[in-house]
Amino acid sequence: MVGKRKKKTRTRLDAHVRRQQILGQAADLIGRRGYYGFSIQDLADRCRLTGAGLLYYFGSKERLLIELIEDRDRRTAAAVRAEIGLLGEPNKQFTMDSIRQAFHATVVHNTTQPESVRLFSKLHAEAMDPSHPAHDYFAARRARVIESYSRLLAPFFSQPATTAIQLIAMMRGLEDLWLGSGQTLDLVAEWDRAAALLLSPSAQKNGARRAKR
Amino acid sequence: MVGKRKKKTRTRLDAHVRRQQILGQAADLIGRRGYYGFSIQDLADRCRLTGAGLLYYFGSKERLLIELIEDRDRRTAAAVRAEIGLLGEPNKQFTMDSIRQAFHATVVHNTTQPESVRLFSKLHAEAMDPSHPAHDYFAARRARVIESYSRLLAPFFSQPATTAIQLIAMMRGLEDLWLGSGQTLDLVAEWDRAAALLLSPSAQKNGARRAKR
Amino acid sequence: MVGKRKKKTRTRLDAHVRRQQILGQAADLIGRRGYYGFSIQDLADRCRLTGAGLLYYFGSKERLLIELIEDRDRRTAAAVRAEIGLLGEPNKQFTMDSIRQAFHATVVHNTTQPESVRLFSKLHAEAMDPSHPAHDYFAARRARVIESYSRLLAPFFSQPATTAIQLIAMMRGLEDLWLGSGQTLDLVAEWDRAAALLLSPSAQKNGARRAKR
Amino acid sequence: MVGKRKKKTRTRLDAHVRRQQILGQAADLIGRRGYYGFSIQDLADRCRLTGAGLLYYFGSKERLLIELIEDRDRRTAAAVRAEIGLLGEPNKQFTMDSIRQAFHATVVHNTTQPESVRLFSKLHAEAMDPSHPAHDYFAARRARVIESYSRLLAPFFSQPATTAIQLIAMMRGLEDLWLGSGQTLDLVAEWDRAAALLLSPSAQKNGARRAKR
DNA sequence: CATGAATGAGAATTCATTCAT
DNA sequence: AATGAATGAATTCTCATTCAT
Repeated sequence: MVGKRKKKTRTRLDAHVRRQQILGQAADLIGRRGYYGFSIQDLADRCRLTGAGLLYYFGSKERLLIELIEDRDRRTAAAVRAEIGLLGEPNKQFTMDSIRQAFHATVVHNTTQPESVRLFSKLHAEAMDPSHPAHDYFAARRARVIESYSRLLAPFFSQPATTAIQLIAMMRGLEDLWLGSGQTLDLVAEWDRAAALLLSPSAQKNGARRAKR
Repeated sequence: MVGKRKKKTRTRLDAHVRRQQILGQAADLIGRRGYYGFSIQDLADRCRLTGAGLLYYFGSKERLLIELIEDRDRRTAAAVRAEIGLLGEPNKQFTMDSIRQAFHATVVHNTTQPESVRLFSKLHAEAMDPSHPAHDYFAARRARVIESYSRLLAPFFSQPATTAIQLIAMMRGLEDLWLGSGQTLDLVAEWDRAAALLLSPSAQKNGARRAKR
Repeated sequence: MVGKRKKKTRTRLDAHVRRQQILGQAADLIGRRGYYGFSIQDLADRCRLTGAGLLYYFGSKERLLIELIEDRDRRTAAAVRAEIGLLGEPNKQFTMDSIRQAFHATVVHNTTQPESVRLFSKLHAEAMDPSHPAHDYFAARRARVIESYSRLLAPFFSQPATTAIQLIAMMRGLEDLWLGSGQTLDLVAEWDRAAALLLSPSAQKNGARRAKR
Repeated sequence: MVGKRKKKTRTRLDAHVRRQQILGQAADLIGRRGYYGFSIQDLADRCRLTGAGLLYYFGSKERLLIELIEDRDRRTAAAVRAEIGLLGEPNKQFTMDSIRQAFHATVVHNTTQPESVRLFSKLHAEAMDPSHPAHDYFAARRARVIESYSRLLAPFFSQPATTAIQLIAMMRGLEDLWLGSGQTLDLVAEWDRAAALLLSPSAQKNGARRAKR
């Protein structure tokens, strides 16, 4: 028994720390390989524990995925709320400017989290299939976002749903190109230019022609 | 497996027909489950032959994927070229109108091929990872498309690359929403509205305001 | 790579032969260790193939069990029918003597198949639990046997169900003792003595006292 | 496992009470699923403690089994001795009547303890295999019971071992049918009828003909 | 052209058990 | 007295692939 000097050191971590470590690595790994493409082993290795040890925390691969998504969702929501304190809040009155700013802030924030963007992009594509464990989640999410964007834009656009769809499509599309470019593409700049067109006066309600913006 | 005797009929198909049958089913299956998510077995079952029989044609799962992509590419290129006989051809002079028409035609065509759209969408996402067998292909394709769109738009836009990126992002994004909606969304209509904004005079070269469109 | 000279010889057997080999070994192994106590590996090793190779034939552990039971049932039924050509056949008229002979023959036959007896004894006990895959099978079997014995004995006994139950209980009980003794116990002799009492005139219908038999 | 927080309440029981609780649940669980079929986890869940907590008391799965059997044995012996104060005691003189009563009492007692009957029936079957941890115990027990019954019956029967075997076989067989019927079968009645035959004058020593019973 | 038998590698998951706390 | 974190070995089963027929 020579040559392979494995670590006998049975590292024992605080439960919360471990969970966060695992979820962090999972986000990265699943973001790269997808749910079908990664294995419990791969993930466990990254966390320096055994597959069984990992399963001790999450019970099953599927539950891990669900907990990961919930965790990310919570984080993202918190981050966005913190940064702009608005987008999606039911009561507040928005102006076109605050809307622009809100989207801008979202994109800026995403820029700092390529791994999260990758995760959602990958899962979103995988989860198109009804047999995927996150299918329902993403379907609901999609509907929810379209609806909330539409409501947000309703005061300013004659076809708010269409504008909502355009913004969502553009954001998703640009993020994918950004990821594909190895984050080389200037996502924020591209977004701002695109948003300027999609939210331009010519797209807004008939009255938009007289009173600019 | 033994035990379930169903078809004794060892159907013997013409080689070319078989290949096309397999590639057709593969496009659908991989479009749904992705490369990592589908199995040779699944595919073989759909084609009513054994896994070994299937591998006789393609040698390996990876080679199957590559041949599938090449096949689809050839088809798509042919289809687009047939329909409009232009987009991407190096010499021809385009007008803004013919550009609009070309994109419109592309989208219309895609509308008739949801399964092809699904396939590329899924593979594109999966292939973001460098270890995916189609990674290089998709990276190159992305670059090629951006470049060719840029060249196409160069005469009319001051930032042709940006407009190219916007069009690509929007098309991909809308297609995903369309797929996610169960093809309920009116893809062509949404595209036309979006394209109108992205290709609007205000986006075009400075002179665009005086000279029409 | 010294020391372990495994067999590379990939033995290829005729499907039917293999199935019978596997079922034979399975009967023995499950008869010893029970369904929960044996592993696909164990069984595969005995048959000199891999676990995957074995599963190729039966698909799952549970299906293997079911096929095993069905196979054994078919065999036993055939054997019994061949040897006595009666017990259970609906039409035939039985005399007390032919009944005695039939049971005697059954026991004699079982004597030659300790491994089958062991199998059914073990499975019968395991399958008492509703969650066992053979639960329903054994419940039905028990009911069926009691019923058919009762019908058989009805002409001669005032409480045919009770006599049926006694015979079944005695046979099962003696078989267990026989197995427990390492087949040392003279099962046939013990059965004959026991049957003489259980089927004695004093147990038979009131008229039994005058007309002996 | 982490993730499902239910009971924070770390119940701390008196050691003896805990042991008895565990043994009680173990009897039931093993009676249903067998030694191979149950898991420490299952059992621990029933007792509302962790697997580790359970092993603190019994050290290993095997030791748990052994302690369970010993415990049951002690209890059963005590119960039987209490109820009839005899069967198995070396000195006392029995009459045919007291023997009949003793067996009757045993069966009646068992009727009140289906879970105990189930346990022994299941373990007895499982333990036929020499590799089972309770193999030796059950082999010895079987021998012991046969021997003690034989001694008991010797004064009255010309083949006491055969009668002992018949009684044992019948009791085991009827108990199994009783368990299999969901305790629907009237075990006591069936036993009394069967015993009447097995212990009838015609089975007894030659002298039995003149002096009945 | 295609199958049937078989494999080796790896998948997720379960299990008994250990050990520091 | 009991837990929580972790493990190593085993389990069933799936998968891509091979190869003789």
